[in-house]
Amino acid sequence: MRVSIKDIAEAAGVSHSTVSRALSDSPLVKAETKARIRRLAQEMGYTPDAIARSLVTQRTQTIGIVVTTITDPFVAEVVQGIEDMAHEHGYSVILASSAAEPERELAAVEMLRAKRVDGVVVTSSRVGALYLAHLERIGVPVVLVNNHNQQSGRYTFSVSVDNQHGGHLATAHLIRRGHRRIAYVSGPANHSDDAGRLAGYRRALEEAGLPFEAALVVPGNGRLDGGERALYVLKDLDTPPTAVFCYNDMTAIGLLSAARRLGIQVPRELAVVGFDDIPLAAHVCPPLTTIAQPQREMGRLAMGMVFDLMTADEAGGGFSDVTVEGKLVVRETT
Amino acid sequence: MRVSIKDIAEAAGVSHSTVSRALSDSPLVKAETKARIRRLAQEMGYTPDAIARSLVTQRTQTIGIVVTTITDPFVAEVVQGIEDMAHEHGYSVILASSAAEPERELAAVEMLRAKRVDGVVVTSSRVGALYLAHLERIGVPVVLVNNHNQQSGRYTFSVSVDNQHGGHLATAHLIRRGHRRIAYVSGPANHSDDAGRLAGYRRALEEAGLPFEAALVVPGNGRLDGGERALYVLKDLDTPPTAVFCYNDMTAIGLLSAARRLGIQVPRELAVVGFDDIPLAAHVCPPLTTIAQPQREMGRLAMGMVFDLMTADEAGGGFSDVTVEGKLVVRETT
DNA sequence: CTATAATTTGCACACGTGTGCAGTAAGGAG
DNA sequence: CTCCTTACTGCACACGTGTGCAAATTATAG
Repeated sequence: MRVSIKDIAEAAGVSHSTVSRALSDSPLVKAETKARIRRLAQEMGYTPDAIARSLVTQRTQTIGIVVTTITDPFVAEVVQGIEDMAHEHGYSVILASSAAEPERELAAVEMLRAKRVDGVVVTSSRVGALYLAHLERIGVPVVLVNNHNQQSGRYTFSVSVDNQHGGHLATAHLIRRGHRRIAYVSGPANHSDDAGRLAGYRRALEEAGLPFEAALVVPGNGRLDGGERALYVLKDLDTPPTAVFCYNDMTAIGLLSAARRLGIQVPRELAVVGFDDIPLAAHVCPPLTTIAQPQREMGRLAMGMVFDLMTADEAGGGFSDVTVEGKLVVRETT
Repeated sequence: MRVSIKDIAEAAGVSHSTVSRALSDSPLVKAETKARIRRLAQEMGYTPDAIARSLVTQRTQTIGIVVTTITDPFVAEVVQGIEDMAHEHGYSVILASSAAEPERELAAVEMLRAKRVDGVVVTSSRVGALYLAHLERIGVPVVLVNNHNQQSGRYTFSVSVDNQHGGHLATAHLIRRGHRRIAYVSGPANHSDDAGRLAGYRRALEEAGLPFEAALVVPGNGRLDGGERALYVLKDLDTPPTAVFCYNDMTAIGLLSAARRLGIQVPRELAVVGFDDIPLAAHVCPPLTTIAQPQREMGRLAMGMVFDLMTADEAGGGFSDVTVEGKLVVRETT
């Protein structure tokens, strides 16, 4: 059976409040009494009850993270960054997958509210977009990662890559490589990142005096299969593109597989650029040119922002969304 | 400010115990009183306080998961399986990364104990091996995934792939393909999976009358860089192998990259087999032949076992470790 | 030795929810 | 109408920890 402060109090012949103070090193307790209680606690195998403590202190030392799925390599890197910094601050993390399903999305947010988490990080764009009001009802700092922050709340901010700049970098690189028919394979529907990347792609075309063709923008879903299907659409165009910029690395990797299956040589017949720079991007064939996001760092930035918001005063001043820039990493698909 | 049962009691003109009973649909409360209280709770935006409830019920509806790192694609799939089933049962999950560092390993286990989780799943082999006594002190069901279960506790079981069988499958496949000099690139030091896979590799060699050569067993670390380095060692042997079985897919993918860099043609000059069948295994170049583990299913099996153990009676009888078999998935690296 | 000040410890309450048991109210039978 | 039984609601306690304030103890000064 679990040992509680009461048990130690009985063994030590003092009150539970003296034990509580002794264990938290309060100056109100005599040093020798403290030492005696500490030794007893150790001998008796006492572990503080975080649940009871949370009820008293109104703090859970817990961060809630909402992801669409942890199996997305980009998300896993961001979550590892969050968890690393949470651990450094003595916090634990609750992971909730929203699976892009309304029932689970709402359940995830409501669960974090019920569990009284002290802060929330959201990497799921759907949750960031559709449940912002629910998130804010939790009443704790919320930081969105790669979500468009509608900024309706006092404690809601975001850490995002500059999607437009990244989209522009990717497309400009392809243009510099001599490409004139450049496709874009998009991400999940209504994904705020996607709109930015598309905008950057279009701006680079405009700047180069190249026409924007709607037929060259093909829907994907951010996953391997979406990239594969996109290539089948692109290759059947009257004038297929000679280059393609993909919404993310998973899309690009799926497209590379389809290219290999179709006997399309990359980059000679089709140049490919991804976005993210997940660890495997360097290990696909050919190694993928991509716009690298600092994934771990974005996780840490988001977690750091939550901690800063927790300790900020009532006014909550001095905070704003953080944008990080992607970097072009040229490998062998271009 | 958060609405509590007290607030609803005041608004409804009843005691807090009546509100508590009404919200939990107790038959002790008159139907019309229940309806009135329910409506008020809805209007007032009440969310039950899971912390207070846990203190009373001595249940947290929370599962703790200990992983080495969530960025391992295999682990991410298993965790997604766990979280999917946890959600189906109304449970949340706390994710703790042990990062193969003693300080974090102990901190992870102690944190789960303090948070009073109702069950624990461990995918980190080091934690399963080195901290089993600590895990059992939490006093809740513990299920190890791909850990050797020393079976010292009443509520500690495991869900594992049959490593020996898988190692045997992989090596036998290479032998059937005509290979006679087959290398093995191992996993992280003292990893229980590794020993099984090596044993299976050796048994297949013996059955084929092939000698075991220690020089053909090269240390890896389960990561991309370990696979890359391993190939540099293997290629410099007096008689390099014509095939290699890798501890896991990440090792194999790293090795494939090094092969490409060295101009070694796969599978013509070197056949490669991995283990796991992570989603990207089909998308590397060439697509990887591997021993597939049912990752999501293993996560669900582990989570299901925790729930079964929670509801089992005192005797805890009728449980045993679960072993699943890997399946050979032949792609283009062999 | 006594009085006052400082130090140490304990009492009681609280956090929010759940529940055993007692008390009150309502309904039914004689 | 009265008495007994059933239904409904509330009181008090509890879960484990933290803390304000009061009480007890110890130390110091005159």
